Amino acid sequence: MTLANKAYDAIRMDIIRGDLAAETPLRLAELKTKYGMGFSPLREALNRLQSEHFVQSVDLKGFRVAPSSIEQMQDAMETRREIETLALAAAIKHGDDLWEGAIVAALHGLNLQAARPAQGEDLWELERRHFQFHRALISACQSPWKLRVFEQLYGATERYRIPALLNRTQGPERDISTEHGALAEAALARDTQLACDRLSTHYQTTAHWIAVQMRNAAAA
Amino acid sequence: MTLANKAYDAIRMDIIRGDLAAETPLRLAELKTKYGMGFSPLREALNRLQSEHFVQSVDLKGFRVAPSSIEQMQDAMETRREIETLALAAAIKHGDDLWEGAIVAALHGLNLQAARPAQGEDLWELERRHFQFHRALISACQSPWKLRVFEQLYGATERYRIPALLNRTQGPERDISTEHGALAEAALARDTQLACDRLSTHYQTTAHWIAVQMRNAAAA
DNA sequence: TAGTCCAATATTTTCGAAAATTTCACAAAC
DNA sequence: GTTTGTGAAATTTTCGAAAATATTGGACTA
Repeated sequence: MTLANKAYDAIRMDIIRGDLAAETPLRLAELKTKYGMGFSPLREALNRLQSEHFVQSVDLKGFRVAPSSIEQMQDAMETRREIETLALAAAIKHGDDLWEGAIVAALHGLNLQAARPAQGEDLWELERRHFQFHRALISACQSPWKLRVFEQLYGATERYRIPALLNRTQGPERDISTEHGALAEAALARDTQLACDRLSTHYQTTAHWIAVQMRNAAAA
Repeated sequence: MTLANKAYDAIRMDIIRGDLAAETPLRLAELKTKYGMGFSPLREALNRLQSEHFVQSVDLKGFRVAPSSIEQMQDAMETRREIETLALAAAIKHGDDLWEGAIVAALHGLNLQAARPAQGEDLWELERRHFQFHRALISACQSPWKLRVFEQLYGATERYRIPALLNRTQGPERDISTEHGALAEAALARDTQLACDRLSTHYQTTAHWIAVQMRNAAAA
C-alpha cells in the first residue's frame, strides 16, 4: 500500500471519528508531522478527499475539513434513503441465490460483532460489517453507479453516525439488530414494498436519533 | 488558477472529448510533455479524477482512463434519470420566483447558443449552457447532496454524449430545443407528473440515441 | 519449445528545496 | 479611530532528483 493510500485512510478515519473537527484547517506542515510523511502523499490524499466532499479547498489557501450541520446530515440521510430504496427494489427484482447468501452472511457477521463488547479497533470492524450488510442488500441492483453513489453517501453519513455512537448520551431506545433482521427478512421474502418501507423507516429513525445526539452534544 | 486545476480541467476535457480514449494508460512522463507541467499537479489532478471515476489506478502501476461501454452509459443515464426525477419533483415543490427566473434564463441562453453554428470552442460553451439548464431545473430541490450526485453523473454521461455529438452519423431525428422547452414549460407550470415524465423521456431518448451512435461508431 | 531467472530499463512514488502567494503585524496617513 | 500600505513570516504550490517498484528482454535450463 502506498503512502498516499495510508494518508487517505488515516485522514478519512480521523474526520469520520471527529478527531479532525469540521472546518479545521488542514496545514500541510502539521499533517506532515502528524502522519509522518512528505507533502506529496498528503496532497494526493487531500485531493481525493476533496472530490468526495470530506474536505474543501480554496486555491492557494489550502484545505480544511468540510463543514457539518444537522441540515447536511439530514440531507445526506434522506438522499441515501431515496437512492437505496431504488437500488433495493432493483436488487429484490434481480437478486439470485448468491445475493441472498451474501445478505445472510453479512447479517450474521454483523450480529456476531455487535454482540461483542466494543472497544478501540473493534468499532471499525463493526462499522465495516455494518457497511457490508447494507451494501449486500442492494448489491444485486445491477447498477454500478447506484452502488458508487451509495458508497459515497454512506461515507458522508458515517461522519455523523460514528461520533453520535461514540459520545451517545440519553436518547430514544433502539434495537438495531432487530431492525436489520426485519429488513433482511423482507428483502429475502422478495416483498419489495415492505423491504423499502423498513429501509425508509430504518434511515428516518437513524436520522432522528443522530439529530438528537447532535443537539445533546451541542448543548453539553 | 493553480496548475493542478488546469491539469484537472484539461485531462477531464480530453477524456470527455474522447481524445484520451477509454483504458488508455496515462504515463506521467507523457502527460508531463503533453500538458507542460511537473509531476505534482498532474498527480493531484489524476487523484481527483480517480475519485470521480474518470480514471482508474492500481498502486505502483499508475493511472489509466476508465473503461467505457454501452452498459455503463445506460446505467449512468438511468441513474441520472432516477435521481433527477426525485430532485425535479422537490424543486417544483419548493421553487420560488428566482428558481423560475433561472430556468427561463438558462433555457434562453441555451437556445441562443444552439442556434449558432457550432465549431471549436463553441461546443464547450454550448455544453456549459446545457449543463446550466439542467442544473437550473433542479436547483431548488433543497438538497446539496442530490445536486452533487447530479453533477457527478452529468460528467459521467458527458463522456458518452459529446463524442456521439462530434462523430454523429445517421440516426434518429430529434428536436432537442423543443424537448427542453416542453420540459421547462411543465416545470414552470408546476405539473410534477408531466415534468418528470418529460424528463424521463428526454433521458431515455438520449440514451437510445447515444447507444445508436456508439454502435455505428463501433461498426465503422 | 517452453519456462525461469536475472539484469537492465522504464515507471511510479516520495522527498526536500525553491518559487509563488497569502497572512499577519505594525506603522503611516487621513 | 479607521483605513491603507508595507515588509516579514507562514503557507501553499511546484519542481527536479532520489528511492522504490514494476516491466522487459535475453540468456540459460529442462
